[in-house]
Amino acid sequence: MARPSNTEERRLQIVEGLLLAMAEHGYDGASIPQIAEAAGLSGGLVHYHFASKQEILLALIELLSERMRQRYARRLREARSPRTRLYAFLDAHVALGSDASPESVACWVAIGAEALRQKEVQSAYRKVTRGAVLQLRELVAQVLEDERRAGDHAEEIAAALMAAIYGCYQLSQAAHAAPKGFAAPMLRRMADGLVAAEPSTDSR
Amino acid sequence: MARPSNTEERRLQIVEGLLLAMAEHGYDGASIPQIAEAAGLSGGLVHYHFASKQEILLALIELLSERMRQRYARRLREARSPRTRLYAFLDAHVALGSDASPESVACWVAIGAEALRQKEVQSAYRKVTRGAVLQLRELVAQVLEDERRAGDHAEEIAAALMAAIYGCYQLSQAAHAAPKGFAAPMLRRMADGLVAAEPSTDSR
Amino acid sequence: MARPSNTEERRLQIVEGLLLAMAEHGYDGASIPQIAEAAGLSGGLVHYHFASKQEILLALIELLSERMRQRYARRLREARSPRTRLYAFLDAHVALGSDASPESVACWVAIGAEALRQKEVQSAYRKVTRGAVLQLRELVAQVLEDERRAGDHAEEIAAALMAAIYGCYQLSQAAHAAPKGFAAPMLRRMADGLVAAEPSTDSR
Amino acid sequence: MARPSNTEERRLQIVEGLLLAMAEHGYDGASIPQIAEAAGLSGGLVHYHFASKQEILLALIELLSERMRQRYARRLREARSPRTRLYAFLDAHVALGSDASPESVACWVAIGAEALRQKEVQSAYRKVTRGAVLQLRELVAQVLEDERRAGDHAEEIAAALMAAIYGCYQLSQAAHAAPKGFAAPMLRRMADGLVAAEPSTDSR
DNA sequence: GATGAATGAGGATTCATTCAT
DNA sequence: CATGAATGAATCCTCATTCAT
Repeated sequence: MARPSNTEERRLQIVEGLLLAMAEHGYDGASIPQIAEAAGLSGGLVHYHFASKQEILLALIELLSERMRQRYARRLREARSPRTRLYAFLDAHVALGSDASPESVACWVAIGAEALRQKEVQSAYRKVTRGAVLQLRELVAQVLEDERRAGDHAEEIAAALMAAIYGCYQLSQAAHAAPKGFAAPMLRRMADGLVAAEPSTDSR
Repeated sequence: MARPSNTEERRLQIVEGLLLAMAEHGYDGASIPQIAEAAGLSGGLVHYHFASKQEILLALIELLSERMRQRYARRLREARSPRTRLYAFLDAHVALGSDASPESVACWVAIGAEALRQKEVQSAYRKVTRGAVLQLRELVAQVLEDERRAGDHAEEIAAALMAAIYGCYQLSQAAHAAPKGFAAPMLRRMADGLVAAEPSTDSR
Repeated sequence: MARPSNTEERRLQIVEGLLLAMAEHGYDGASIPQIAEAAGLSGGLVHYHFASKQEILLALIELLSERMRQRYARRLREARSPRTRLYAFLDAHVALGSDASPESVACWVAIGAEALRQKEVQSAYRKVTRGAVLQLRELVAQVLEDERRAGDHAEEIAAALMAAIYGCYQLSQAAHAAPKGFAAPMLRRMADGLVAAEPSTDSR
Repeated sequence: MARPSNTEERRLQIVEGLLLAMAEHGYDGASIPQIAEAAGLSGGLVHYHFASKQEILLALIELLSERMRQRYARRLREARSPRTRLYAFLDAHVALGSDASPESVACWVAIGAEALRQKEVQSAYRKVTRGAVLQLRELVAQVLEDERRAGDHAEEIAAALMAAIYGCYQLSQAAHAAPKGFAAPMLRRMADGLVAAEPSTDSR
């Protein structure tokens, strides 16, 4: 008898509306009417499905994080060694290829700035970032183990690579100062270099 | 007879007001009254010295850039080799020591996000970033030359290091996901690793 | 075959939902969703049974008035003299005992304020109030007659007592400035005093 | 050098704007633009001088309370006995004469309803009401003493008279159910009756 | 130079009401 | 009957900017 719910569908529409509006105008600049228009919905409906603008942002962080997971999973399938798995992670995060999304990158930059002011956003941003660093650490640790190197610095190496990834976002989207296609190869080299700097555990 | 102008002094006060307000509330969140209060001035005066809020932001970018230059210059005096000069640059940018300024770092993150939306801001942000990359490239080139290595990738290496620097800002200020004190040593290692990956030009 | 109508039941549920929501948040503050929730129904159903929010309010006025009538009737059964009947009326209106309802009193205060702005509400509020004053006048007249006193002021005395009743609502619910349990005894004394002030009609 | 402040003047204008708008449309119905228009000011200016709508309401409560004090003071000058002083208080509160203000009375009714929902308003309303009851108690006590009657019930009598006053507001403004000019004489009779009911302390 | 009042547009959000299912 | 989505107007409030003093 009751009308079937389409909330999930609408929520996704709205979150993607924010994604588009935010990539162009930033978080504050993305007004509810703009988000609604980008989503193809009326303004009032936005607040029917979300209690506040911040809630949409939090949902967007979830969405971007989930999509990143998928990009990584897709590349992971073809990786056969610890090192190629690490490469898969780096490549997924600077996303060249058909699944690249400059809008998402721009959003992520804006979200980072928003994390400075809204503690709920900071908390979500931190959670995603830490999760990625943890994954990276494991990947780095396996490479180190595979090459019989000391694993003491896996954490710092992971953080450094994560920083480099986020920095590539800044350079490409905010500064437009990135040489074309430099990100993925440079990240691999950085990883290689940081790994190579760890001492071997081979006795003799 | 005429009252001596104090415009420069006032402008600096206002720009520093924005620095403080923006570090706490972001650019949009930093209202003119807040800026004025942080500067110890009345609201109306702000627009006497600056035509618009954006102009204050552009002046702030100048200020931060100038202060960065000074931090670098200070460290450069004690550097005796190409590599230590490179280290000086990296250290200056992740600014440990008495001249560290978390507010400035937070601002720089916010400015990066603002660069996404306002083209004048993007232009200024890009100019500063490119300038830094150019400096870095020169420093890297000298290290490569000093070690008799191929210089073809100096540009990319410089961009990668710049990205890592900006990424450290994100990790420390926005994500609070940076291991304590990891930035400076890791940046040095990255630089070392990237340099070491370049082939030697020694003939045989 | 036709489903038996449950309209009356639903209407009552909704009106009581308004009663609860309004006691807590006032008329404007009581939103349709809140009313529906307090009634245990879905929001859309409210407008199926009532054309507008105002209509619910008018029905609530009816309901409160009807319940007051019942409270009075219950007390009237045990009253054996003109004076005790008058007391029964007063007691019923400041409702001590098991049938007391602070929510209803709070609502009545809110309804009084709403009567200032919506003429339909004013009309209903006035009708109930005048009905009560008329009843009171009759009760007062009978006491006066019973005591062989002039009945010229019965109307004013009734109005004065009605005012005192409404004022007790204000003091107890809005101002929280009523000494505990003062209302009923004081109302009786007021009635006694006003009656005693009327001149005797005993000839000599 | 600085521009002289006219804040006090503007605040009064705005508060009187609320007084007018509220008398006609109630508190919720009195929108900021309406208040501004009634005050002859632009909408934005309202929030320059008051942080919120509630703050205007609290200022209005102050204003009405102060004006009531003045009305009472004016009448007190000509009162020569305890009883006439009590009458002066009652008369001032149902304000016949040139200083009568139906708008203020309507506002007071609306404020009472608002006290149900906003605790700051309740607090202010209660403070004013309790202050008035205290004054009344003192006046009643002096009449009782003057007539050598027991003073034990002064508090309750005061509360009862206060209730009657507030009830008169309801009857006249909200219910339009008050006989013309009944309030002042009836209040006096009530007071007389309540006083007369107190036992004499004359020994014999 | 400096102050603080003034403006008007635009922000997020709430809401009564309507309507498709 | 009942649900819950949808609409669009209205609300309070904030803000960059302008201006009179």
